Amino acid sequence: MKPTLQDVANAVGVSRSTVSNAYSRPDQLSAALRHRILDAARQLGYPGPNPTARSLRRGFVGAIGVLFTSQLSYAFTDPFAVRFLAGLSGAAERHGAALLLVPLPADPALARTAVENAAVDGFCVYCAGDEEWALEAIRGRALPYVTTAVAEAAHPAHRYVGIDERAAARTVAEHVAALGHRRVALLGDTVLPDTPPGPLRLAGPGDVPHPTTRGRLAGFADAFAAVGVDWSALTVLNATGNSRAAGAAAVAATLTGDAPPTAVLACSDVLALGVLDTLAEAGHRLPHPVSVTGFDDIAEAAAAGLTTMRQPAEEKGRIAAELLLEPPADPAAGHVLLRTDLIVRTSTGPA
Amino acid sequence: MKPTLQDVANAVGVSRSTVSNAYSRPDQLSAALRHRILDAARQLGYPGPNPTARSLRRGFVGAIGVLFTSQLSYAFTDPFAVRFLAGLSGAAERHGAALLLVPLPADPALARTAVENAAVDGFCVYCAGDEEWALEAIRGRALPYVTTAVAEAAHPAHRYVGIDERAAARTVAEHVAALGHRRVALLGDTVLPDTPPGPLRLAGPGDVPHPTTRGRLAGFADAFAAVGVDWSALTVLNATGNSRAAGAAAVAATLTGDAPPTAVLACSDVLALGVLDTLAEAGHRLPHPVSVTGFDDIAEAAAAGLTTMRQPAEEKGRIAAELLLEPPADPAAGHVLLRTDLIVRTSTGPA
DNA sequence: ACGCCCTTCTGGATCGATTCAGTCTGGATC
DNA sequence: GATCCAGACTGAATCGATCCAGAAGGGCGT
Repeated sequence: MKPTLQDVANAVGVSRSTVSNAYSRPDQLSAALRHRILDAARQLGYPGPNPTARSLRRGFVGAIGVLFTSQLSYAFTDPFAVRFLAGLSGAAERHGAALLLVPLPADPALARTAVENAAVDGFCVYCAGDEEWALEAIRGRALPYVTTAVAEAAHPAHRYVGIDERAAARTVAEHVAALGHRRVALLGDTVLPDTPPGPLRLAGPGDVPHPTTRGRLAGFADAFAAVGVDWSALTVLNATGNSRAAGAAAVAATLTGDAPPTAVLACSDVLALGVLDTLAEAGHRLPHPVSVTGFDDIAEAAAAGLTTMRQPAEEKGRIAAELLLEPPADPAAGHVLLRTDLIVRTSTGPA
Repeated sequence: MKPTLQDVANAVGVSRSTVSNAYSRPDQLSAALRHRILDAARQLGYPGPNPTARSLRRGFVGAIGVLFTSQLSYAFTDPFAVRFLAGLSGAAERHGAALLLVPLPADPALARTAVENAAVDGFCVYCAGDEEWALEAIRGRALPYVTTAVAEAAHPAHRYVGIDERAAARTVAEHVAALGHRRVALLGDTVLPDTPPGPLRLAGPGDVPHPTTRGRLAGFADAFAAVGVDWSALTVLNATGNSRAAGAAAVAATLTGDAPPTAVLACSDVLALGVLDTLAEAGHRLPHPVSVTGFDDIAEAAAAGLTTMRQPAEEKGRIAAELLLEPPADPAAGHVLLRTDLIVRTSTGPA
C-alpha cells in the first residue's frame, strides 16, 4: 500500500509527530532533520499528508461548496451564472480555497443528504427559488452560508449578496412606460411551475412562487400601475426554462396574435434574446415595432443592442466568496445590496 | 459541540456501529430501531455522518478534482472551457460525483502541494501546456487522471481525450489554401512566452512550447507547404492571452502594414473574433478582403460568421468524466480521439 | 430439549493524520 | 558544580466515522 506518515517515521527513525511537523510546522525541528525526513519521504514515494486525514483532525477542509438547486450543469449554461462563478472562483483563488460543485439529485431526500455529505467549510447557494430545504440542511451542519438573493426574514446566520429586484425592475419598466408603451407583456422563466409556454392568468405578482421572478414582475407592475395600466391589462408570458428557445417559444403566439404587445419586458437577457430571435425571424430589424428589455446585461446583450438592467455579476460572485472566507464581524455587513444600472440600447424605442 | 455518532448512540442506548448502520446500511437493523435512531438524531440536531471522517475510513471521497494549470477563473472566462465544464459536470452529476475546482498558486512548489492536498478520487487536468509537474504529483498520489490533450509518450496510467490537433489544423488551412490564399498569417496565444504581441520569428512550429498551439501551427504549415508556401513565407503572430482584445492587439499592426496577409488563421475562435473586431473597426464588413478562421466553434463563432474547426466541447468534458468515473478495462480505451468538423461560414472567401 | 440458523446488534480495531503536554539534551549562567 | 532554559523531539490522546468477527436472542425442525 501507499506509505503513511508512520512509514516515513520508521524509515528515518523518528516519531510520527516529527514527520508531521516536517510538513506542517517546519519551525518545530532542525533544518537538517527536516531535510532527512523529506528526502526519505521522496524515496519512499510518500506524497505528503493525506488530505482527508488532515481535514478530519484539523476540523476544516479548505473548500467551499457551491449549490445550484437546479441542475449543476445549468451553472455552465447560463451566462450570468458563469460570470458569477468567475467572480466567485477569482476570490476563492485569492484565499486559496477550493470550490466544490455539488450535484443535487432530483429526489429531495437524496438532495438533502448530498448537502450533508459535502466536505466543505461553508456553502454558497445560488438561488433558484426553492432552496429552503438546502439552507436548513446547512444550518443543521452549523456551517456558514451565503445566498445570492435578498432574504427578508433571514436567519441570523444567513448572509447574502443580492440586488433590489423590485426597484430594479421598476426602473426598467419606467423607461418603457416613458416611451409611451401601454400594451405590454411580461416574460419570465417558470412563472408558474408545470405550465405550458405562453400567456398566463395571474391574480397578481404575489402568486409567483420564485422570489426573484416575483420581485421583478412586481417591479414591472409597479411602474405601469403608476401610469394607469392595471395588472389585469398586462400580459404575463410563461417560459419553460431560461433559454433563448424557451423565450422564443413563450412569446411566439402572442406576437403574431391580434393586438400584440408593443413591448416585452423579460426577466432575463436570455429570454429577451429569444424574443429578439423571434422578431428577427419574422423579418424585423432594429429598431423594432416591438420594444424588448432584458435583465442582467450579459455579454450577448450588448451585441444584440438589448436594453437591460445591469447587475455586477462577477462582483456578486466575488462578494459571495468574501462573505464566506472573511466573515464580517458586524452581522449587518453580511447583507450586501448591489447597485444596478439601466443600460438603454436600441431594442427599446417609442411606442 | 456538535453531536457525533456516539452521542446519538448514547441517547438511544445502542452502539455506535448500529447508528452508523442506520445511515449507511439500513438492511442491517430492524426498521423500528432505525426509526428510533433517526428520530433521536433529529432531536439532537445530528446532521448525519461527518463527511470527512467517512471519507477517511472509506478511503474515497466522491469528488474529482479539476485542474486548470493557468488561473482558475480562466475556466469561466473562456467559452470553450465553460462548455467543457458543462459536459464534465453533467456526467459527474449522473454519477453523483462532485467537482472540486482547485486553484493553483503561481509559485510552482505551492502549486504542487495544492495538488497533493486536494481531497479527491481522481483528477481531470485541463491542458495548458505546462502540466507535467501536476501529473507527476498526481501519480505520486496514485490517483487516476485524465488530460484533455493527446499525450504521445503517455505514462500507462495516463488517460486522455483529445483531438488530432495537427490534422484538424491542416484541414482548416487546406480550405484557406484552396481559396487561393498564399500570403497568410498564423495567430496563436503565447506562441512564445514573455513575448510582446505581434509578429514573431520562428525557425519552425517545433519551437513552440505549448503542445496544442504547436500542433495547430504545424498543421497550418503542413497545408501551405503542400501548395508551395514555405514556413518562412508565413507570418506568425503572437497574442498575449486568449481573448478578443489580445487577438486584436496581436494582429493590428500587421493588418495595417504594407502587404498585409490575405488570410489570418487563428488557433482559437476567441482570437479570431478579435481579428474580426479589428477588421470591423476598420470599417470592413463581411465578406472581408481578409479571410479569417478560428478554432473550436464556440457559440459566438456562428453569430460572427466565423469559419472554424468544430470540436465537440461538451462531449470532451463528458468523456473526460467518464474515463475517470467508469474506468475502461481495456487500457487502449483510455485514449479517446474526438472527431472534428470544418465549419465553413462567411469569414473565408477567395483571395 | 437440543441443536442449528438467522437476524440483530456490539466492541474493538482501524483509517491517517494533528496536537499538546511532556521528556531529554546540551550549553549558558552564576 | 548546581541550576536553569531553550530547542528538539516523543507519545498518547484525539478527530468521527466504518468494518468485521462474533455474541445474544428468537424461531424452527426433529
